[in-house]
Amino acid sequence: MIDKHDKVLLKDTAYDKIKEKMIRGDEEYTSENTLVQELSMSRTPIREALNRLQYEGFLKILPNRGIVFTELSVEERNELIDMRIAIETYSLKQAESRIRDHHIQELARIIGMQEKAYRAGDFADLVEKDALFHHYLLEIVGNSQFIKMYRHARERQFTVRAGKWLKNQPDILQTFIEEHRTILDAITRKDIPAAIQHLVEHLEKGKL
Amino acid sequence: MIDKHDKVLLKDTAYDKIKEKMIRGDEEYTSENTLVQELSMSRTPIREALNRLQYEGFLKILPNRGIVFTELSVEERNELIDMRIAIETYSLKQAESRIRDHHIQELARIIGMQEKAYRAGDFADLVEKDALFHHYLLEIVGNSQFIKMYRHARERQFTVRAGKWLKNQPDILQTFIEEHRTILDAITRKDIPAAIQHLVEHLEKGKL
DNA sequence: GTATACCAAGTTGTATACAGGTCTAATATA
DNA sequence: TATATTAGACCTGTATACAACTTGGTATAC
Repeated sequence: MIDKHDKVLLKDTAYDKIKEKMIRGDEEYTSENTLVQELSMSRTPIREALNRLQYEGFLKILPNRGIVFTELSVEERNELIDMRIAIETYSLKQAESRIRDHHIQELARIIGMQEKAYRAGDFADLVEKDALFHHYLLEIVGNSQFIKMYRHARERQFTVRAGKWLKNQPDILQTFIEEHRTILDAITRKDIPAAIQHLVEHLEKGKL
Repeated sequence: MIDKHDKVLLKDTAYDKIKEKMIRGDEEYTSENTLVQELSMSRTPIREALNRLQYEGFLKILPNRGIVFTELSVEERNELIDMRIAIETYSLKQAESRIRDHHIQELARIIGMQEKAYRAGDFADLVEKDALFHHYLLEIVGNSQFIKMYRHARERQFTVRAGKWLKNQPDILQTFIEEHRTILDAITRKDIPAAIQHLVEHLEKGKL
């Protein structure tokens, strides 16, 4: 029920396509005309997508010179992780008085899906279910600002060179599952401070 | 050193002008063509500004129907305050080991400027210096993601109906100054947990 | 050989043209 | 009179035209 008209706008498809291009990471520069040919649409929706991506920090528009995709620096990566720590721990603290059994059951179910994906060796699915765990932690309170920021941080964190980083240490994925279980255990014991502490340690591991 | 060319783009002036229009709050709806006449520029830069403002949550573009400025709801307002609590308290916690005397002196100086603005009855200046205090607290660590988010939350919080709200209870501004001093006192005593507690209580007062 | 001037290609910034959806109100029709 | 229809004004989505700026190479002057 976002809007009665679900007509897909070209600027949104352009946004997705350009982002995909960035994730593939073949190129470092591009231009509007290049994208016009690649996406088979006019400059207008492409410009609108580029503007949005610039504000979100994914690229820089150099006036009269071109477009450069901005690499995720170590500093930005660590800052985004601190952002996640700030909002995820605070949301969990706020959630303390609202946690009910069905929340715990849902979190357990998500961890179960993670394990299933791990056993199946489905890398992409595992990453997605990992995100789901953190997302659901935020859903307990449901602060939409937190959720929006989380989505952004996560996307930026994983859009660029995420694949490489994770694939270099595949075992870390199993560790993540164990850590989620540790967090959930603390929540189940109603020991929120411990859960927060585990959550911080868990997220800190993503830093470089 | 943002960019060697500081040529102001029309889309940026459009962005500022439209925001000013929102702050004045005379109208609730508008259209691209209306803005074309009011701002004396073509639709292109106006559309780019509108797109940005939409992503930032200031307005909604209804396809083929028009543009509606989105009022700041009580829920969104409270969510933004929780966002500020999350990042400001976490940043202060991180700052604990880095706080030096010159930081404390600078914070005292800012409070001094607040008092001066209060005595002078300069409303706008007082609001600006209030923002400066919180901004500087974030600057100690300097997480640019935090700062960007703080700016957004603050702007959204104060863009719509801020004037009304504050002017209805003018004494609260003096209270704010006292609370800043309380926070700074705790920091000076190196009692960061207390400072955080005071900060939370201070920000919570903004909720409705 | 070196430095300068200039030109051509490519880029984004800006303006405008056209297409198609939405709403309103006048009008035709029962 | 009530209802359906239709025409027109207005809106944004999309495409394109034009202007101004950057850059790199080439020709020219010295």
